[in-house]
Amino acid sequence: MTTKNQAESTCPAEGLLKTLSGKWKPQIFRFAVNGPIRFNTLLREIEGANKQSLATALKELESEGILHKVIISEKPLHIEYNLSERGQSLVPIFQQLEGIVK
Amino acid sequence: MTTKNQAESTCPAEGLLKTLSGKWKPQIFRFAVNGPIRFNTLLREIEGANKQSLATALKELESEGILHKVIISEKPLHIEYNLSERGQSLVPIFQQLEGIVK
DNA sequence: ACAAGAGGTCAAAAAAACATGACTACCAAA
DNA sequence: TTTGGTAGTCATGTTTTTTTGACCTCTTGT
Repeated sequence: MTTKNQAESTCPAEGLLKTLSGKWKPQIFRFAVNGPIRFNTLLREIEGANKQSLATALKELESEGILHKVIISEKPLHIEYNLSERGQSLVPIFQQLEGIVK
Repeated sequence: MTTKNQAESTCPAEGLLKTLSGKWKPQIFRFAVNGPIRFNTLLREIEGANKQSLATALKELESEGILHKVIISEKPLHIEYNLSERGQSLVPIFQQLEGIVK
């Protein structure tokens, strides 16, 4: 699939909204706001999530420039995902969303 | 299914994000920001959208308190959907989202 | 009387998203 | 050498969302 589906909607918020939607992405984002996150940590902490879904969500958030994947070459060599600058710019928006009551 | 699926995610932005996600909701919202909207107008203006999808989206936006359905008892009797107060409170958030560049 | 517009509903099919279980590779400790 | 942790992939299946096309009601125009 070459992602030629959206038919020019001219709705600028749409892409970002799509990037943030999905069953696990809001939670992943939330974790990422509090510092670097790791795959197996998310898998442990986010109840109900599975490897495949997390892997897909992380890849999408990465490809949309919300998260950066960093290989940490320390002792037990692992991978970290950090909020990018673009990701940071979403933080206040998330906070506002949280402020809107039902 | 009795909708016992979300497993208490404790992510406050999640519900609202879900309310606004879906293939047509962002566009419907955008139209609604510029004044009352009508079913067949949306059907004509939003390219690619079909009755069923719009009906479903409108119903969801209404049940989430974003839009209000109003029956206008004028000359050719019709129905209008307006942004509710809750809907209005999302406008600045949308504007911010639009301000975040790729 | 008949067509056409407004505002839908319904059942079914197709597409997209999500879940499951098996499997992989790398590295370190026992 | 087997176990355990990290970070995934792959094929397959299930579930949810979206689309399709037929149908419906009410009102106005011809």
